[in-house]
Amino acid sequence: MDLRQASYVVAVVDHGTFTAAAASIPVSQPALSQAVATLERELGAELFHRLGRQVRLSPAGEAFLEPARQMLRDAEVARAAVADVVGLTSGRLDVVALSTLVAEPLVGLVGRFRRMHPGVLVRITEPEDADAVVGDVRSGAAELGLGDVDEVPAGLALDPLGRQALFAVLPPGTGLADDRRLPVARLARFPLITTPRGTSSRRLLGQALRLADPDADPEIGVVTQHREAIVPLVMAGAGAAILPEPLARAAAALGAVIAPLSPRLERPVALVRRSGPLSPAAEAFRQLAVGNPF
Amino acid sequence: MDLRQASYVVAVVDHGTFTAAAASIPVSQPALSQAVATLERELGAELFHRLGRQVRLSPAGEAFLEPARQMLRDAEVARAAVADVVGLTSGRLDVVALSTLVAEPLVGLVGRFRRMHPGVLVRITEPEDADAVVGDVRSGAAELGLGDVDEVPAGLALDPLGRQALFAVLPPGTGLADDRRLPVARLARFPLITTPRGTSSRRLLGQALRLADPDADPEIGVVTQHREAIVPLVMAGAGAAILPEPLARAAAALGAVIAPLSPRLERPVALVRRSGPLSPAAEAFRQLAVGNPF
DNA sequence: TGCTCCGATAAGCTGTGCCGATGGATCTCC
DNA sequence: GGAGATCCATCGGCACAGCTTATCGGAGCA
Repeated sequence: MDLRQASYVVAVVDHGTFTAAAASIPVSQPALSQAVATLERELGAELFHRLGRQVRLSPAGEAFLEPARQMLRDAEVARAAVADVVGLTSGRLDVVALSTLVAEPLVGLVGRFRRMHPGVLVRITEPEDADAVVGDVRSGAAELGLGDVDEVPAGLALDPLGRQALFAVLPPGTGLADDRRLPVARLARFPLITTPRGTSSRRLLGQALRLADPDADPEIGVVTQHREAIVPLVMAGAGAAILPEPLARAAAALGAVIAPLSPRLERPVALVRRSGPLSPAAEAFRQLAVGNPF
Repeated sequence: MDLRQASYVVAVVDHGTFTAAAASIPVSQPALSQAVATLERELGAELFHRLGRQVRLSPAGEAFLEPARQMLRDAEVARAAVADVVGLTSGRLDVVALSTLVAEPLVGLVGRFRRMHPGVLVRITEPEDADAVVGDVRSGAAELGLGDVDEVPAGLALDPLGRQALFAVLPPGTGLADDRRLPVARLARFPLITTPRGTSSRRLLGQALRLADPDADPEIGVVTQHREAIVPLVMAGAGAAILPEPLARAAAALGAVIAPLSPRLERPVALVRRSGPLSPAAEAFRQLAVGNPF
């Protein structure tokens, strides 16, 4: 059985004769006759009674007709469903993003994307650890990744979106020098609040401290997986943290003292994708992202 | 698009890899890859993300999957529906029968047929006139015809089922000779009750009367299309009628006087069908009918 | 009794679906 | 880290399936 054969049968029913049906498809009349005959042989039953000059649907044909119509409708549904995904009126986009990149730049991009393509569901996931952004894209768990990488293994590709400055976030009332830049060495004298090893934030912190003084032994005051606890901890005087600028500014609005570091500390922000063609939604998102650097 | 391609996609989803899917179908892995690739080109979207060694359903593939499964289910439904008709667990059989043949032999045959094949709906229709039995079979309005013909035009075929005697049916109290056979000439002296011209009964009546005396001018007392009125009319003394033996005997049970005619009058009873293969239900009915002559 | 219309059949061709073999990439296991 | 295993894509070649044109046979119609 075959969609083609089914459509031929339906056409014969709808047009009353093989000849008219063949003309409407379009296909030659012998081709149609042969296709129907082949189907009848396969099913083991005549679908039409041949009555000299006219044909008439047989009982078997009547039984066949409705499922056949349904089959053809389903084919159209399948085609349309894919077209919707291609046309971005439907579908889903999976993005894995470092949690410190969700607020900025991800939410802005997703907002614009959703306004442009309201039918496409965007699913944002968090990576297990810093390397998982790349890993999830590689494994297909997500189609796009937003991370702080500046290179990716073979098979993946990368679109740099910009660089993000990291600020020190200090308890309210902390006095700072006039130029308002905080030497890393001074930061290291605060008890520090950070996330566990393996996270991107922790890696950046370690990198900054080593840069300032490879031999220093800074005090880690609090380690927590709960990123949303970091600012409150700082506010409560538990120690200092370093956070991406957007998060730091939000903390400043709550009363925290923030400052860019000296030397300047920043990290790349890039979109990770597999090389090769992306799904339409992912490609549209990528265009949006690279067209709107921050 | 194609049922084959759809089933390939479904197999890949269900088995996780192209290779496993190919083995399960069975088809070679390159054939499966190529078929999926062709479908993807036609739909204008990747259905699977190829991630090195593994594949993963893309958003377009997810959209495609359910309609595709439905399509395959419908194909099975269509196949099964036809198989049911072939296997006589479903379907319909259209029989056109002279009304005087419905009581005997049709109802007995249909009863047995229905007990053998309870799933098959039997539809009994009445012909417009005597010729319409053949005409309805020829036109396909019915697949089988039950009539009093003994030959059919080319394209049709005939199974003789037997011969049916015609009896005179006379009002209660009518005196008959000892041998209880009624000469047609005597019948002609009764006012006669019959159906309109063109019906089989009327034709038989005329034939009988002409046989007895070509010059006679018998009186037609009542002409009615309502066959069920004939026996009551006879009972009411409106005149005499000739009826097939089974109907006549039923009338006798009500008090009518019945008698075979002299010369003996009878008509053929035959099943009319188109030449060539019949639908399974019709063929089964035919076998039943010819195997049980009366 | 031709004439026309319709479906089946015949013959030939083209496209395509399949297979086996091979290549490239990735994952795994020692 | 290297060898093997696994998986998908590509290539070359073959066979079959479906299509087309041409023709036949039968049925309805004037």
